[in-house]
Amino acid sequence: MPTKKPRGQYHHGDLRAALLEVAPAVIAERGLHGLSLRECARRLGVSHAAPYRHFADKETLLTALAGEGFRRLVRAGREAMRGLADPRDRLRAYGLAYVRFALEHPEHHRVMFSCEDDGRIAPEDRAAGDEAFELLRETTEEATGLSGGAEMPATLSFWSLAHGLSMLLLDGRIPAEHTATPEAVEALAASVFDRWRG
Amino acid sequence: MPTKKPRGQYHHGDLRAALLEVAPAVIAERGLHGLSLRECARRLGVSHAAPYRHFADKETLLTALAGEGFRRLVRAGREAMRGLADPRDRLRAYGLAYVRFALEHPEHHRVMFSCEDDGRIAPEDRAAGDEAFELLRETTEEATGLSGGAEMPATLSFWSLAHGLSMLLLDGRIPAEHTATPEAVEALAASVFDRWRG
DNA sequence: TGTACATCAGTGAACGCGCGTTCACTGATGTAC
DNA sequence: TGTACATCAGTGAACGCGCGTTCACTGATGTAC
Repeated sequence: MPTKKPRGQYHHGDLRAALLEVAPAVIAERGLHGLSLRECARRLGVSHAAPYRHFADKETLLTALAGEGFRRLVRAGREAMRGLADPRDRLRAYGLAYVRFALEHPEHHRVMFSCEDDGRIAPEDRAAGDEAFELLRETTEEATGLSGGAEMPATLSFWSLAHGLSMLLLDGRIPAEHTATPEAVEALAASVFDRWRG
Repeated sequence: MPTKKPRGQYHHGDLRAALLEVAPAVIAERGLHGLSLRECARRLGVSHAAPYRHFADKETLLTALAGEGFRRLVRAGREAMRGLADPRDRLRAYGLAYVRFALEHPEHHRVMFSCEDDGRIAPEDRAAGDEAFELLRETTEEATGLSGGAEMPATLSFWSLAHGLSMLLLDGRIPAEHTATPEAVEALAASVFDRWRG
């Protein structure tokens, strides 16, 4: 929950973090187009110029949001894979975590895959994206026994599967019977990944 | 090429079609957010109010654009499958056509999968989307021998694969070595689909 | 412990912009007789 | 073939809006001595 600036207090405390928290809520309500720094400021009870103390411009907030998303995705992926010995189980677990992440953080997911990569991304955010891919590549390498570049098509294939399912779910393209309950979604995801072989 | 209104002529001729032609060009340059009816009108040499003779509002233009995209996708899919006897070859050909369509018409693809389905879509455009899905479902049915609903997970799995690869390509997420030439992309797509089994 | 001063974070007015949409209008087109 | 009239497509001015961004400012905070 984004903290509003306490009344009568001049400084917010941690406006930067609050902006990163409130932005997804705005996106959820108004869509990615509908996100504006002014609206974020409004919701935090702060003047519309205040965000510029923490982000150079709107684009910078978006790339920071994407970076945050990738960090969370990696964390969720590692968490899901922990304790699994068979690399095939690990890969599958990553896939399921990927889809779950998209459903639980649709706004982050949208931003992660829509912001232009025009070199203005902060190094630590760039690194977060790279790490998410590297984790997938590594796991695919172990799961398939391929290496030295030969694992790439398999990696991209598995990624396509997880990414496509996530997108179709978020866009509401999957027939209702498979999205009615979290269990139904989970079952669909499992059966989708079962049709993949390294 | 969108026809500009001939100088000195009052009526455009077919402004509706011209708008559907010029809109993707605007999206290509300015992104989906950057599309505006005013800019389309400007490029067609027409007053900014003229588009309202043909589309109730901006949203209506977008859904019409999506419908047009689905019609083209279906046409490309059927074309690609024509003459192939083995349903597995047909399915694969549809997948390749799907990816090719996304790369050749990135703006249509973006609009097709981003416009809100809030009941305001014209029946013929709705039908176009349904037909694209039905064609995929049918082909998967034949390719897998599953039916009566049992083919759905397979259908959605294959769709996820094609859709995910398309999206990742459009978003520039695929490492450069696989996107350098059309042949490289085609090879990647083939190897991605090879990892799918019904 | 107290004070001077630099730095930082937020303010509010202002600029300029392009947009979606409406409206009363006018010029062009087509159709009935 | 000609004419009257309805309909259609495009015009241009106008309204109201929210936005991104800048700027000179002021209040709060922290640090050196």
